[in-house]
Amino acid sequence: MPELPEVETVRRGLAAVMEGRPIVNVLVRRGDLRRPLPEGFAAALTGRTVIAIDRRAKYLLFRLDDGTVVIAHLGMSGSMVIEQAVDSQAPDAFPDPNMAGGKHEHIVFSVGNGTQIRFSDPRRFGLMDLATEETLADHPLLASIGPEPLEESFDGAALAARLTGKRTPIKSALLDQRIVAGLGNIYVCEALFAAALSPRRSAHTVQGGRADRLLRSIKSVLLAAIEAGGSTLRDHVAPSGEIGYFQHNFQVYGREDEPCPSCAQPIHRLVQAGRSTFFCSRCQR
DNA sequence: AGGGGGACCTGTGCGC
DNA sequence: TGCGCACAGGTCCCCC
Repeated sequence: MPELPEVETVRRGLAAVMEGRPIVNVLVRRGDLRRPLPEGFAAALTGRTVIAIDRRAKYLLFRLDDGTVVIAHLGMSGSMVIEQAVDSQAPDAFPDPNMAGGKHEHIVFSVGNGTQIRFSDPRRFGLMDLATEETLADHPLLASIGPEPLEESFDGAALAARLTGKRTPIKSALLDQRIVAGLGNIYVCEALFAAALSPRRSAHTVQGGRADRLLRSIKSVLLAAIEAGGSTLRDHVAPSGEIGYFQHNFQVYGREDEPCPSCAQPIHRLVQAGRSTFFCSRCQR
């Protein structure tokens, strides 16, 4: 589900209810996510206050008042559900697992004002881990991630430099988090369409004006998606329960055989590195 | 060394 | 209605 715009939407929703508040309880229903929750996860969080919630690539970073940092990834199907506790006297009260929607809510955080934040992840490709402010930058999950695409300093020249010598298709290069952070299958397809670049083009040929164009397309697609509250496919919702609506603005993603919004030729689908790519073979070169 | 393929999981939708 | 298959927003490990 979540690419950079969705994770950013989740971050904003969580920040509004968690920042400045103590975590009074952490209930782990299932700790066997993509990797097992670290030893002592719940104990490390309980009683700590959330100072800030940040985002790096598709990771959420919960900064706690003792220097602990919780690293969380939503995987393909993860989401955060915010709800007022049914009974504020029993902050670890958990909804009946047999109730609809509760089955995949693996971790429940209760914060000081009686609000529950529940991590739901049907496929369990998500993960959570612990670091400290000192070790965060060197954490294996974060150490080799490339620049944030929305950083002011990330310009066409910086993108071009990171694509130099790459023989892989530009589609695959943009999915590689070491080259640029936060992009996923949807927004890569959309950005390549906006830049009129073929997903099959060898990455090293994206230099100069092409790199400038691609860089501008990446930024504008991401910013528009964040503005729209992300994209809601299937059941993904922002923590507030509101759905994002950027999916209505997809130009090519998921639109195989539909007319290209620019030239009306049918949109093609192909598979690259095991992932579907949607593009217009006439507009994108 | 870098890149592609499979693995990790569960749910859903479609064709037969 | 039921079954089996294809496919899904991500990442990691292994092998060439």
